[in-house]
Amino acid sequence: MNVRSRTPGAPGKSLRLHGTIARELGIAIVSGRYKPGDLLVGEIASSEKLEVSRTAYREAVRILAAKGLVDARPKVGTRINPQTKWNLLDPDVLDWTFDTEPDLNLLNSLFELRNVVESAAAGLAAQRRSAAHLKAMRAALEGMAKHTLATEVGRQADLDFHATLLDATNNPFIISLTNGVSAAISTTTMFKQRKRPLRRDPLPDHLRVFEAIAEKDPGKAQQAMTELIELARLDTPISGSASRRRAG
Amino acid sequence: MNVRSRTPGAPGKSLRLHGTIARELGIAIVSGRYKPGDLLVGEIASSEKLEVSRTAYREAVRILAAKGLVDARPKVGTRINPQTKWNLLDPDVLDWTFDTEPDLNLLNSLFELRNVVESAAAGLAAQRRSAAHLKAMRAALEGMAKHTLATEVGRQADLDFHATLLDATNNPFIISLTNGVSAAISTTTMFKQRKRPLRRDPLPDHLRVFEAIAEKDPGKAQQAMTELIELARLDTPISGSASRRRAG
DNA sequence: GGCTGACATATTGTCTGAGTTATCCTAGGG
DNA sequence: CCCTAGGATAACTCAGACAATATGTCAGCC
Repeated sequence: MNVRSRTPGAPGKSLRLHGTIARELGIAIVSGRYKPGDLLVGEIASSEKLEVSRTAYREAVRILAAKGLVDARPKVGTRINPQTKWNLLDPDVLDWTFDTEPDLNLLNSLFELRNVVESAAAGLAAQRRSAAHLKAMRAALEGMAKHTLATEVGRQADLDFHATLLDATNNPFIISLTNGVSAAISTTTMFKQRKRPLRRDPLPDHLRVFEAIAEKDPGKAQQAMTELIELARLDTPISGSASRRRAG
Repeated sequence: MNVRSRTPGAPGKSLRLHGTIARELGIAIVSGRYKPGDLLVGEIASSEKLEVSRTAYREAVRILAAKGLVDARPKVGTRINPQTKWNLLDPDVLDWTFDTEPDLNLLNSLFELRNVVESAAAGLAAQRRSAAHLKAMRAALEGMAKHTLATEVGRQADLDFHATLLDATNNPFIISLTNGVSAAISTTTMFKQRKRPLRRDPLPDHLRVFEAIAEKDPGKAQQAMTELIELARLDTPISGSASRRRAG
């Protein structure tokens, strides 16, 4: 059970040991293997089991605590927090959440939030965008058209389009919020690409959004973005009428 | 410069040493004393300056990194990230941001986001709320009426109302998002109470939202929430037509 | 002259083992 | 029955050493 031998889940960014452990534990928590209210076994035992030093293990726990997943206190131990305390929109937590086959309801909830935020963002962007924003968005769209979402550069252009749109809102909170979400979306985009090569061309949806923003028509921009996201949602393999969880 | 002698900023929750340091550094970052791109001085020097062990200092940096404020890498050092990478909606970051006199534009941006999210949430809640939700919201409103926002219990009732409303959306992301925001709101609520005793009675606004949700009228609920938030925004002392920052 | 690869170097990362402190629980006193 | 004092247990903090990792430099080669 040497953690060092495992393949790091998120490629590209070379995680250090504490990051790897945080990821492992984080996935265990968000996937439900550890349940809210449960106590993790003590530092000494855990670090020995993972064959790492207490230092590395502690820093991993510190990361999880910073993201609201756990709460560590002397004498009582490290407890898994209720889900309401988790920073679900933290990019890492989001990544961990959708690392495994994502929960159906959760995916729909994410699209729902994305619709709320990005549609409003499109409206604001239509009012506040600069010429530079417009130029950047146009370039992104050309990149999408040229490379398609089947390629890495194409997907990057898609992300650029959304990032620029959010930047145009000039609202730091909206920007902060959605750059995590878009990462998760790109994950699920790759996920849906895996099944079938995606017949529908996503470009027209984006173009409609772009044009509305160019015309400074907030209502139209918002409407176009809502349609874009709804279509994206329908493109995910498992978009069927998921049975909603009933509240307690 | 012994950090232990300082009064911890957030009362109630007993922070440990690393938490205290993280808070100090975090405030220094979000307030702009350290600027994006800057390098923090090395661990050894910093820990000595603060008269704490390297362990404690490192765990503090780990927390900041987990919230996206900094990025630490061997040989290069610990660098302040650009604001776009900060998890601005993290409860702690939000707390640190509004610890000092908050920036005007930022406060308006927060209200803007709150309007986007909570209005949509009200609409969703109108469709999905259970009888239990309705009951809890009614109780919260009674608490507000009885104790007013001048008292701690009254403010707690206000928070309960919003929390229950969000819970009724049944969307974990929306719930997660706004429990951080509500903390910031309560801060600014206290802030605005400080200046003048708040002449306007906030209860009617809340009642309109409640009734729309009770009637399962999404459009009306959304509209009522928009009005509630706009009125709250106007109640803050510094709500004047803040000059918007122009995008680069 | 510009490119390639090895190496020195600075900084964070990891390890170990000890001592400290906060919190819960139990027992004793009021 | 409530309140207070002590003990046990977990995380917390400390100190000092060594390892890993990027970065930049400099020699050698084309």
